[in-house]
Amino acid sequence: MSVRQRYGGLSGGRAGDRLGGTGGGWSRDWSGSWARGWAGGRFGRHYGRRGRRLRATAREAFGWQQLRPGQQEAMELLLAGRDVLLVMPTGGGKSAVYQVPGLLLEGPTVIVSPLIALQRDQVMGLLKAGAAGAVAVNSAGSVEAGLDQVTAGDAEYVFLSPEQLAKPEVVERLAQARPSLIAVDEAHCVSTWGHDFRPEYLRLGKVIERLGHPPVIAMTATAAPTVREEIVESLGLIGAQQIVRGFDRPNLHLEVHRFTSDDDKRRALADHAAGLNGVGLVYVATRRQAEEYADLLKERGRRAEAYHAGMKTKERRRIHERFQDDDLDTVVATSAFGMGIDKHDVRYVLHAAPPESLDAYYQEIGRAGRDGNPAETVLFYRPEDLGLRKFFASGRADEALMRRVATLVHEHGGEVAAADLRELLDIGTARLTSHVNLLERAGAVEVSHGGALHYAPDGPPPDEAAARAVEIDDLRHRMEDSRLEMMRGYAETTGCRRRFLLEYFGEPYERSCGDCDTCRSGTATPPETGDGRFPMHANVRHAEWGHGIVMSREQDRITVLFDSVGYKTLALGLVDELLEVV
DNA sequence: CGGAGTTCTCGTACGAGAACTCCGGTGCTGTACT
Repeated sequence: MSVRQRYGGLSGGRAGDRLGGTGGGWSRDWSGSWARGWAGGRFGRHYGRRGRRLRATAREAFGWQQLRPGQQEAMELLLAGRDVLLVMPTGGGKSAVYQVPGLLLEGPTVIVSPLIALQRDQVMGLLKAGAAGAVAVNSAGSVEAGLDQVTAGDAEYVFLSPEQLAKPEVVERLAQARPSLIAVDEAHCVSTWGHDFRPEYLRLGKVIERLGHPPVIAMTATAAPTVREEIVESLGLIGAQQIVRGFDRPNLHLEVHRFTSDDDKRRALADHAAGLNGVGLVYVATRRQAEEYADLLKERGRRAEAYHAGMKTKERRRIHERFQDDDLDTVVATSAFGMGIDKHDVRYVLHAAPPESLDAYYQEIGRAGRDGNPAETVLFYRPEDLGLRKFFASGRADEALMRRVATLVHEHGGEVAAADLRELLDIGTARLTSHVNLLERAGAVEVSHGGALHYAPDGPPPDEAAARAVEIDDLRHRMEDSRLEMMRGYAETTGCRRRFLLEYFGEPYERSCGDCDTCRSGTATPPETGDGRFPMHANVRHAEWGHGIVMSREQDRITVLFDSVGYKTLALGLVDELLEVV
């Protein structure tokens, strides 16, 4: 008996129609409505039936006695053929949301995962649960053998990196297996890595299209509204329902200590960490700092180790394990330590320097207190430390290179292999891909399913295309700069920090928490009640910056997220002539 | 962007300060070599 027979197979709206599935009349009801968005009452009619089947499968296949509200909602949407963006804290059961519908939908589930270590953990977990076959297709094993398992129907779940999915032959093989569901794990990587570090992330939209666009779920623990929008757009999600759960973590105590001298900051952090009980993390900005702070903590008698990407894989794994097993008090790490940590009793997360955005900060402090017990987060802050982040974010697209790529493809007239271009220009894959991504967005270059490039029939001339591409890149940098400014805003606010954070993530929080350092010290001013001219989330228009949305309000200022320049904090009284509600 | 380390400059014999240079995060993959 097949897995699907055991659990009573269903077909989702889209996949079912396309593959001629036998999901029943109700799935067909959806076929015409998914693209137009939410279809109201129809869903309610079938809610109970899908819900029961999902709960039964969760119980029988995985042993989960209950589904949480966000989980079940997302699963039902997927079964109904809808795309979903799920924002849910780590440990909230995001994996279950694709695993259960994956069993019920005819055809394999493709999971895009950024790290081989994560893929390995997930596969092991699934095999242990014994619900269905699972395989990771990556350079750690035989790609061929992995794909064979999928086409033979032996693997319901197949895990791949965006880099594997950038290979046309891999995508072709997957397409033959007719996947019924695609899950993009750690979907914020689309935004944080896609533009330069791992540009294959920006090509996933095309991959999804090539795989027939079955229902797609993009999952992440933390994403501000701009990031969510970017994920939806970049992946090409259609009429996506966003399910956003639980940004507020009341058990996390929020605190910032400000310094002028680096030495003072170091000492203060080391003293502070030495006096804490339980297991915790210290985040630093550089590998060298990781080593230095780890030494400082060792001198103070802590069982501390550094962790960064410059260390050997084996050593990194060992530290990860010792941390999980309570054999260490503190891991001092760069941003390399994070994804895949599944420890519930982390009691503190300290930062020796701010990360590049509040998204990253919240993701990192969110690793504390998953057990619900009180946990402490302290940012040891010097404004100068933002400089390094600015440097990391400063890598711009090269306009001269952009022009050369555009011109070469244009002059060639036909299809150009990416490999030929790389050789001709003497640049690496990542650099070429990131520039091609921009030229594609500028409407100049198109990429075929086979991976070759050709000039868009109605594309602008190469010079104009390059200029347009650079402008797109500049806009993104303006947005990134403004997000860094929001990080500064959090560190320097005299208002309630929890309120600042939650409003950044688009959650109205019309009070002060009473628990963060500013609330306790009394500097947190009571929430603005104001004259109501610029209500929360109101659409506004600025004389120079154009359209924006009100993201937060304090007594004498508001923060607006502008389409053209990102976040700007404006002093009330000074903006009256420039800003109007639209 | 800012910190750390090195070299240069001034103006007077060693030392202070200016000027210059370099460095800094995240992971996949495929290939060469042990």
